[in-house]
Amino acid sequence: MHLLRCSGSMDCNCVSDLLLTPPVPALWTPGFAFPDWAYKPESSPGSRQIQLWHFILELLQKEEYQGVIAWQGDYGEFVIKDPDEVARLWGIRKCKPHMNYDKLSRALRYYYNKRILHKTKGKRFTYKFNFSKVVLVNYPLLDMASSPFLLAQNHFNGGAATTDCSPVTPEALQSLFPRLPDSGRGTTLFDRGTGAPEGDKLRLDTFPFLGSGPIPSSSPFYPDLAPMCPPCPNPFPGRKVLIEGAPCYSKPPSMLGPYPRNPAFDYSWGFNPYLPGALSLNNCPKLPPGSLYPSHFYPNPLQSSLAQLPHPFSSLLPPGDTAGAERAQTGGANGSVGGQAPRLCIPSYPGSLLQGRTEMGILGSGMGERERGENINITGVAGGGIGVGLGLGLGSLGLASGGGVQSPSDRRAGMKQDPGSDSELEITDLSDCSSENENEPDFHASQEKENRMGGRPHIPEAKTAGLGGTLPQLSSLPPSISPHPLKSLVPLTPPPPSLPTSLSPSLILVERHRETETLKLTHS
DNA sequence: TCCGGAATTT
DNA sequence: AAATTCCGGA
Repeated sequence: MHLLRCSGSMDCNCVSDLLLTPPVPALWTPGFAFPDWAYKPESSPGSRQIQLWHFILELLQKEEYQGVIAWQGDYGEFVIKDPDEVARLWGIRKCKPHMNYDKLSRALRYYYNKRILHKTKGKRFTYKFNFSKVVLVNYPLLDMASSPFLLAQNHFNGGAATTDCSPVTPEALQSLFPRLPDSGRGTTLFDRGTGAPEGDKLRLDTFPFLGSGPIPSSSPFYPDLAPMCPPCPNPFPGRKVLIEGAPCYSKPPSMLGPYPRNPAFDYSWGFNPYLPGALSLNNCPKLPPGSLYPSHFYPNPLQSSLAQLPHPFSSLLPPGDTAGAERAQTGGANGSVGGQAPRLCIPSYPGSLLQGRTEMGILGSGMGERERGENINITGVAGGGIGVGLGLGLGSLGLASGGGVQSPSDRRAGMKQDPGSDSELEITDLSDCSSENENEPDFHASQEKENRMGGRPHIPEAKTAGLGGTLPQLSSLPPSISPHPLKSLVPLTPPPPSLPTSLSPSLILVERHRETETLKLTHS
């Protein structure tokens, strides 16, 4: 069991961090944590601290926080329904008891220049991620260079990123996820019948807000740097880590990925071309006993989408791997079936509990409206099977930060305390909180308070109850949120290690080129 | 409520 | 570097 500290301070051992902070090394922690690059370099003073935008995505990804923050409106647009709560959670995560929305929002504002976020003017507490670039991550690369769809374009290299921060368009997403719900637009890459999307670029080499330029050879994006997911201990012996009753839910692609998987074959999108089941309707992988995720946690629209495609991916399954495929459909996703040692990977990172690493991220910025209509652009991925690892392991913040959500209205109705007080911060176990927390005697009290109040679940299991208990009442929540177009995208089972990496789900790709890919596989 | 400068911290 | 903290201004 990892005894982790607040991501921000070595002196802080807030239990809230337990499982929230990825153990060192941060990256490629079994199944979920963000890749290293998502954290600061080891040499950096604040290495491995979660970044706010990660955190935000994390919350957005979790249904139990719908009452606090949720996708709403345009693609990438989200509303902080309960600023104080979000700030509180952020404060917990960072062991910053005095965090408040004012401060948090300041941090968010810094993202404007980085083009990670921008403010939706006129809408209170509404921001928008600049999902204008789609980044495929953790996909064992297919031969991008030979893919007509992966036209090399280096939009960002050179630092001349456009100032246009228009968010990704539904069309762009559609180009990646044909037939995904798109708020009714209904157009898809395929619908357009052009094969190659004319819209957004797909880039693997740029993460505008992380700096531009080609992926360095040392980049964690490279699969060879992605360690296999070793068996990981259950930090909560005796505690069930299962979200029963949790509806299938997921968020924008970049932030998904439910469960522990082999980093090299992380199909958090729920789209594993190697698995026939991935292409079948109603294919909701059943999880084995002990699985972290109930089968109903995985319905995947994308699967359905793909299922509708004449994609011969299933035929790509190597002989003898039908077991693997079967595994995927019978609940062997975590390896408890099919000969693999069971893996109970507790996220070393918050999101990991529920979410595995993300293979794909829709990130980036700078693509202006005018840029739509361009080819999908995936560059910087040559070099044979590069697992572009933008693994945004978003996930179970609830595990440590308290899971459940108190209704925003509740908080605003008087539960909220003096912003300057940390008493509102709740931490499972603050006994070790030092540093700033030493001066925060209210932490314990706060925790107790939370507990008395039914508090926030600290582990997913609490979510179930939370749905009817600690979670905000629907009535207290803002108007219904339109389902995120990428909602429900969830990972499937990792493909058999024997599979060639040259044929990646990257997929998404292009039906038009499936044959080419098939050929590649055959050759490989 | 939002913005962004400035100083400071991690 | 990425916040955190503080704050004056719009």
